[in-house]
Amino acid sequence: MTQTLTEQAIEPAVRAWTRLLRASASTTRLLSADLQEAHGLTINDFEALLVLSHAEDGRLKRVDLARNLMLTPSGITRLLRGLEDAGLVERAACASDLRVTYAQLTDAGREKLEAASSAHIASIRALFEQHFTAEELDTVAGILGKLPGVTDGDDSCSPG
Amino acid sequence: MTQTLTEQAIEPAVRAWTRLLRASASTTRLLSADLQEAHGLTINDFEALLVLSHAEDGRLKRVDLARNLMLTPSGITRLLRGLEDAGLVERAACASDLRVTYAQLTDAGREKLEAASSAHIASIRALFEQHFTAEELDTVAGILGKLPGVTDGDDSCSPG
DNA sequence: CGTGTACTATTGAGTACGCAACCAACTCTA
DNA sequence: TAGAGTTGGTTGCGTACTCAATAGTACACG
Repeated sequence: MTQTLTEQAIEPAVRAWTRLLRASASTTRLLSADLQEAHGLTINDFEALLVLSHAEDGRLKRVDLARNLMLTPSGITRLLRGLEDAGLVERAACASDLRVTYAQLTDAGREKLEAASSAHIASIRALFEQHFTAEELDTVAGILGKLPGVTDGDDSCSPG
Repeated sequence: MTQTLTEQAIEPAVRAWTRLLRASASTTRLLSADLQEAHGLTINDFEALLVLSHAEDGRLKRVDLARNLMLTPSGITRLLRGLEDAGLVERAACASDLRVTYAQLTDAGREKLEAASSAHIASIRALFEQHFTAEELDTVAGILGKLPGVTDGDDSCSPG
């Protein structure tokens, strides 16, 4: 007589999925306003600068940056246009393959990242460490890292 | 001489945050295409129907639905417009407060949800159970649930 | 060499969202 | 009962993204 859906217990996988969605939306909202206001950067602007700063010579093929940030190539073109206009990233050609263009972090970009980092990372820590223990942070990072593509560009900087 | 940022170890909180972002983007991308193609629903369309189906009498104040889905009121207006046009949700007035409008799941909406659920939930399970153990699912759901707003509408269906 | 296939990057069109501004209705105070 | 403040909901506008189509380049293989 009852609808199966409304009465049945929630699948663990579905619960995890909806919480992942909500958690991402919630934290993104909380963190983006400050970053935007203080430095005029979106979350993805910052992430792009951060990824580039970790890459060798501060540059990456646009297609690799796309995979890293989970954006499509067209999204990257438009994201980088803003950063290029702001002088934070510049284009660099690839001698061995004329198709590829590198996204190259400029000195200004590195400075911008340094400037924005301290406050932004402090916000991230404040939010996450307020709700999670250090162990929980590692646990959730470890688990989520198993998802396809999530650890793509983890040049993990961990000491030997 | 080196930039602190590029050389320092990654903060656990930052790592967890970026992985949360990537995980959300990755899974959303993987799950949305099928749902869109098979039933013409976006992820949030589906989530809205699902949340309403769990609510008492299949209806919720729009503002509560907004909080539940982590959308702003304006986002809800537009999301529901599509569902109303499709006949899956209808408006219902509130006798005791003329400001509020309920979002009321229709029979068609319930049927649509039933129809879309089996395939969509199977996709979710396939994706998550392929990468995670049951314990990991519970762990990650439990941890993420501590974030503000994430468990808002968990009418958790658990037997007493 | 020329031709077909795959890949990089950009563009045009469309979509989903947030923010700010707004109106209407409720509540509280007096 | 009037006025002030709060809450629910919608709209205009801007933005960040996706998808589909396109052009240029690379690299087979005949």
